[in-house]
Amino acid sequence: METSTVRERLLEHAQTLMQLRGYNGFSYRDLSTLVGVKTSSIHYYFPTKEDLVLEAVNQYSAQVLHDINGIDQTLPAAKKLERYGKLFAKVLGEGDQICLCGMLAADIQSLPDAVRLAVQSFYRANEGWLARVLEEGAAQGTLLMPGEPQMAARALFSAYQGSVVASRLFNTRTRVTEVTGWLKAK
Amino acid sequence: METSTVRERLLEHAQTLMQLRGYNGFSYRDLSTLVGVKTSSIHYYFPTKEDLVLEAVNQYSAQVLHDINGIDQTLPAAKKLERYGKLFAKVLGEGDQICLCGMLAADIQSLPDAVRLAVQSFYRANEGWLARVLEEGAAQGTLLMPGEPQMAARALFSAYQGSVVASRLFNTRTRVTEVTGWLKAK
DNA sequence: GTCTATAAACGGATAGAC
DNA sequence: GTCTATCCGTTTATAGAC
Repeated sequence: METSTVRERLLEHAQTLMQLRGYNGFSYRDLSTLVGVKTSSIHYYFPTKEDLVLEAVNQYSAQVLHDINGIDQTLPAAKKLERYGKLFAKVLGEGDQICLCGMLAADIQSLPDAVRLAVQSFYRANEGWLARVLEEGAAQGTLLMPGEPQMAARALFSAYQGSVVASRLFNTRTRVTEVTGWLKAK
Repeated sequence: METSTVRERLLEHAQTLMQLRGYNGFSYRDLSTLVGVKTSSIHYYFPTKEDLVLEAVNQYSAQVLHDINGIDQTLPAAKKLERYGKLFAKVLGEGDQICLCGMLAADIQSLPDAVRLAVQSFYRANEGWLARVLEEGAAQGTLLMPGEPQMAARALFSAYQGSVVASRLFNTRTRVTEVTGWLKAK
């Protein structure tokens, strides 16, 4: 049963293509083949490629942040971090995708400022969430958190982003979950 | 005084272009303009773009690993890690470049297997070096190292790679050095 | 909304003169 | 070694029919 609109499928496949190959690594033709409409029809919905990437990143960001905020707030901090790590591992898909915002951050010099702002916003939201969990975990004595929470959260988020890239590079799924394990206080 | 050969300048600029925009984000034409030779001359040295990226990554890897192995072995572990962090921060250049191997890891789905192997080799060398330093630092009580040294080293290297991407995204240089500070035992 | 047709620039790559 | 000239497919994008 195919209920989604052409517009929705375009956004979905554009997102996946960028997670696989980056902004400069896919074309309207690729998208055209996947969705089954001509490239001129894509321009009807998204006049330029920059329009397309901007909508894709905003939708992706909203979805992921919704999932993160869906993590049960009453859980102990270590458990919350575990759930977060599992969400992060899920972006790998069949093992060949990385986080869209991590990819666009790598491609940032090819992208308009509106995309930079959207990606920055995604980074800050994740770092803020992680900072609160780390602080809680430090208070509970279950998570290591040397230094300020915000600083540790930035380093930790960088580690998660780097770990999905490395996981794909080595064809393994373990590197993401290793990051979570790393923080558990001994 | 211009002593370097055309071949050397091609490799140098190709490296920088990829650190800025990635494998799919630059062309022989860009390189042609920068070096001042026609694109057909580039093909004389590097028949295909894949030949070019492979030589560039091998040269980059050798240079960086040489710098890392140049860190004084008699230094205390915490000091070694500090030096390593400074080397990593240097790849930012004018603030707009990331590690070539981090970029190619993001672009890995567009690249031939020989490049994947070269990038994997770079990752393993860095992780091995970091593992030894972390183990030494844990023994000296100056560095935090929960879990196995190799696991912690993989997570740490991911954090460094992610931190240069984030540093460029936010137009700051601090995020790389924060990673080093994070590990210092309190 | 989706198509055909086409534009105009760019992509990597090659042949052959000098 | 470097150039001119060129091939040919690709890329983003537009005009206009249906």
